Amino acid sequence: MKLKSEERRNAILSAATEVVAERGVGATTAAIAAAAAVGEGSLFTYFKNKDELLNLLYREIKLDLANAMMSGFPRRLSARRRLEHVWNRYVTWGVENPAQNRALRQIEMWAGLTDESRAAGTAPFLEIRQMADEAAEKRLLRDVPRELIGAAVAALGQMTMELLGTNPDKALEYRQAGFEMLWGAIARKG
Amino acid sequence: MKLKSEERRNAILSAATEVVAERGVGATTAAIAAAAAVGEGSLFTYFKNKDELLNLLYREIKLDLANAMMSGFPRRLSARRRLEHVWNRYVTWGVENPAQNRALRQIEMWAGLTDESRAAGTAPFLEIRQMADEAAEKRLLRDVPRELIGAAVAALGQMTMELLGTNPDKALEYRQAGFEMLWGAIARKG
Amino acid sequence: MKLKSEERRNAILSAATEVVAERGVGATTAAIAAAAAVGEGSLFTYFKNKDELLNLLYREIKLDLANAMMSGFPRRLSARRRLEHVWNRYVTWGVENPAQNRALRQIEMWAGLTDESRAAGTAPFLEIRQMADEAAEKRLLRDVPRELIGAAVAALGQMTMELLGTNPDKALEYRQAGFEMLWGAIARKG
Amino acid sequence: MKLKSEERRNAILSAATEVVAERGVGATTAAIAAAAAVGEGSLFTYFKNKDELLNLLYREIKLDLANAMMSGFPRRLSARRRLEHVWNRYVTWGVENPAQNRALRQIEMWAGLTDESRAAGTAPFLEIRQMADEAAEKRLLRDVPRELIGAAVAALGQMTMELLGTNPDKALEYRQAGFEMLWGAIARKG
DNA sequence: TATGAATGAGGTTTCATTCAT
DNA sequence: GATGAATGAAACCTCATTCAT
Repeated sequence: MKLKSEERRNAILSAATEVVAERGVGATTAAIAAAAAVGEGSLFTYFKNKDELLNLLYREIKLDLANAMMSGFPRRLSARRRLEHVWNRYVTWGVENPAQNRALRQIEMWAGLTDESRAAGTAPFLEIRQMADEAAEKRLLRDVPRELIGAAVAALGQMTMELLGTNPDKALEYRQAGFEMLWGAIARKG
Repeated sequence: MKLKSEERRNAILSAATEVVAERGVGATTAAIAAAAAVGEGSLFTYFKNKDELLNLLYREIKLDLANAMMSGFPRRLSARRRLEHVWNRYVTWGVENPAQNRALRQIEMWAGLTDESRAAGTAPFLEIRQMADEAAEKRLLRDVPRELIGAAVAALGQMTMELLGTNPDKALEYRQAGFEMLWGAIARKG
Repeated sequence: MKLKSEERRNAILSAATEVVAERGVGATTAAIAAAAAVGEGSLFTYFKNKDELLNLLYREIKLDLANAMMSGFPRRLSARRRLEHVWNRYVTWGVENPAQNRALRQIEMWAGLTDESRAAGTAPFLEIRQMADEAAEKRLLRDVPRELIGAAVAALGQMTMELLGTNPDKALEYRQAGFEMLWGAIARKG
Repeated sequence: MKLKSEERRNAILSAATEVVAERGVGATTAAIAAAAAVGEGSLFTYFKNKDELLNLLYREIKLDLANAMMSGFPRRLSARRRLEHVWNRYVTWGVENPAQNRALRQIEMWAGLTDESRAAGTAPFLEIRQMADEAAEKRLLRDVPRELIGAAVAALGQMTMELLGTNPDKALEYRQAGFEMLWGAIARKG
């Protein structure tokens, strides 16, 4: 009674991450199976088809990212410090997991990503969104639609990650500079 | 005769813009040809192959965007006003040309985009980059790598475009708010 | 050397007839394409998929058979003579078109044959069925459900075809003997 | 232990009967194993491969059918009564074992059925054939090749079974009518 | 030059069979 | 022996590209 091994499933997801990061969602299932050191057919014992594989990979990565961002979340500190914590975690995650980060962006643009997956991918970020809501209520943030806050974190975060990727020696400095920009962008002036 | 051909070629590029915007770079050449109301084979008399078509489409759109951003550029105004001009043009272009904007982002993530195309796509933005350099020298901007400025414009611009796309009635208001965020992000403080 | 498409389509249907007759509905599309001397992909420019090919092949053969059976139909002769005509045509068709006959029986047992196809395949035999109805009204036939008449023709016909296939020299004799059996089976006694 | 195995083997054959009756010889071994409530691999400990399974299933069903037809065979009655006995048994078997009947017809048309299996499947019907030979010698039957007799029983039997399947309330009546047709078909006139 | 039918390489997926447990 | 996960050959089908018209 050999159980479907969790390891094998993870190997496929992991391989898919690498291959999709590099070649986009057009990456072949054969390439993914090969990268996972698994038979071509095995991919389909773990995932109904390629679409499901990519949808599940998306959720998996999003969950991983949310966990990374919320780990050690300082609930008692100021809004700015809490945002900074999240920012640092986000940027660090992106630099340490470049393949996941790139794969995520590829899948996000993919036409086959279902609405359910998108919703499921957003759910784990609820607490972060609540933090933004709270800060907005305290009039710490500019008077702009809430989505803009998350979008700004994502946009400037990506930007910063790319910069860090090519200048690893200045990591901390740039990460901090990125946060200053973010704060400048979203915080109420004066 | 020459003109007729030019029209055909443009029809294909235009159709490719729409189809790629919607379905990504995986869009079939047959779908592009159909959208252009052109025979499937004709696509290959104007473009050597699909890769070339997408690479050229990328350059074309980038050029169009650069023209849109630089049109009416106020060389004599302050750095802030010039950036604001560019910002407004950028955001407006994105809202008015959603297909081009989405196609551009799809192709940017595509593994087949050549380095030459990337370089060619960056060239028309030279003047804008010079403006940033100049502003940086005047110590108007934060002391961060120059790429960050362009990246911040792109990132916050996309964010703003999306917002405008769903709230067309508040276009001017949000566009302005977006610029305040951008300025807050990149301008040297107090 | 682009052949007329109708020719090519017929070549595929014809090849499918041979290959399905020999190997059943499990025959591969590659084998059919090869037998038609056509590229593997070409099969799918003429038929959406294998299911459609088989369904259309079924209708085609049924139509051909109906035409063969009705050709020269003697509307003015007695019911017995008319049935004999149909019988002779049927048996002769089966002997002269063994591949079509076997393919037909294979497809008839196939789970993918749609109800629409079955209905469409029955339609061309309307006139024959009417002949049976008419004969039944005249009390020439046994007092049994009408379907039995058609089924008996089919069943004894197949039986006779097989016999003729292996004894071509006694063709006429056996064909006549088969009809006597059929008439003995369905005609009212006394 | 030996018994347990025998049960398993029978479960697989029984499941194969059902599944092949419904989906044809293309039915997957996985489906058969599932229907037998047996592991997918177990199928191959009882049968070398799918071909062998189907060949053995064919023989098994043929044997079962022969037994059914010969059980209670009245050796002392007239040829007509003996044939009637066989006919009744045949039709009843078909109605009571629709899956076996359908599976048999599917496998009979299958290209993988070996000549040995066909021969083995015919053997148990020897006594029935002898009965026909005997009747023919007594000039009770039409002067036609012997195979036709068996074929007529099979063909008209199938026809009758189908009719009975949809009109179970008129079972006896139709079964008798079917026999009259059969007798009319094969008996010498006058 | 414009076309779209023809093509086969290559993609996704299925499935009979093996084999480690 | 029983199991079902693992496998890859092979099936079906798509699609970029060619080429005869």
